[in-house]
Amino acid sequence: MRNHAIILPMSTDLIQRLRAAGYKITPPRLAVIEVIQREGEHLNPQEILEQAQALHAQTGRATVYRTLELLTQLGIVRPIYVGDNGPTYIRADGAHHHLVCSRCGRIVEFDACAADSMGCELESRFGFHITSHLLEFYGICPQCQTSDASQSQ
Amino acid sequence: MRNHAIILPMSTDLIQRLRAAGYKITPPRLAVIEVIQREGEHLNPQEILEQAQALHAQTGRATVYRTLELLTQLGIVRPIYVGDNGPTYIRADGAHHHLVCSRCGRIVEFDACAADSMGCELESRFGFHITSHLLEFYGICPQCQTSDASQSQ
DNA sequence: ATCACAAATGAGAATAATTCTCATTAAAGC
DNA sequence: GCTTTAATGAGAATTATTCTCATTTGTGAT
Ligand SMILES: [Mn+2]
Ligand SMILES: [Mn+2]
Ligand SMILES: [Zn+2]
Ligand SMILES: [Zn+2]
Repeated sequence: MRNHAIILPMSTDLIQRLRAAGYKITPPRLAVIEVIQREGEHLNPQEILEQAQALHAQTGRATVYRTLELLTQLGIVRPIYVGDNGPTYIRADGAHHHLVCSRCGRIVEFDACAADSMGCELESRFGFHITSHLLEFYGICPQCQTSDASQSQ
Repeated sequence: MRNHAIILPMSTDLIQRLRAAGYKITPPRLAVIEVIQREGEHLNPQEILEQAQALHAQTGRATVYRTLELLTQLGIVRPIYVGDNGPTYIRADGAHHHLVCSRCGRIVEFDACAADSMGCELESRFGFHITSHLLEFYGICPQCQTSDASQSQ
């Protein structure tokens, strides 16, 4: 049983953060981190499991859930919910912005965000150290506005 | 079988919206709407079922899920996720703002929000008709900053 | 390099959450 | 009141998540 060396230029600083917090650096954890670093967007636990297994075949489902919980606690990832499809995970650095149509579920992503400046004010007001945010606007998309407005879907 | 008249001063305009969209006004729907109107915050499907049954005893679980889906489509309610506790539902008018601690999960609610003004710009930029938003900041709360920062929980 | 030990893991069982099925009921329009 | 058809409730079925526990494996100390 020599093997299982994932040959990854893995983001060293995340490893440091894990180690600093007293957690062991294990192949499944490296795999999950790598998957989320790489893809970064909207992967659910099942998809993360599958992609992690591509890197470390023995990875188990429970471990993926445990790792996601851990990484969430450490503020490295964050669950994000689009539609009613259960949680997906994204990197918890930076910001994430959605325009969500209540009627059809279409999602538009956008970048610029006034919330960035709000962060500072909130830090002093509430004493939080803010590391990321999520801003979602809900409404009706252009396509749904033209189609008969009283009929859902 | 005469009965089951829920004696509610139920918000007439929501009834209109349901009817206008071609849906029937039924006791379970009235009950669910009433529950969410009344409480407004952070109720999960189970809690909504229980409170709805207090208004209309026969209300079934599946109907609650179906009604929440419908009301979400109509933009009347919206799922909101705090921590890993699964969805809860709030009214989808107005805005909702959270400060969330990545470490302990504490949530601080706040009001003032620069996002309100962003809405207008986004409406013209993307053609969305925006009805509500959710803005969540993630970070570390004051309590967790003082306690040993490297240890989770 | 070997060792000791607690932390971490994986398999599968157990549980919880959500959706589906289908026979029955009851709103809405006439 | 009658008809039509959407909506409902009970429970089964399915999915998602968590738990259990025997085994493995990082890690820090020899
Ligand atoms: Mn996105
Ligand atoms: Mn809230
Ligand atoms: Zn739409
Ligand atoms: Zn905290």
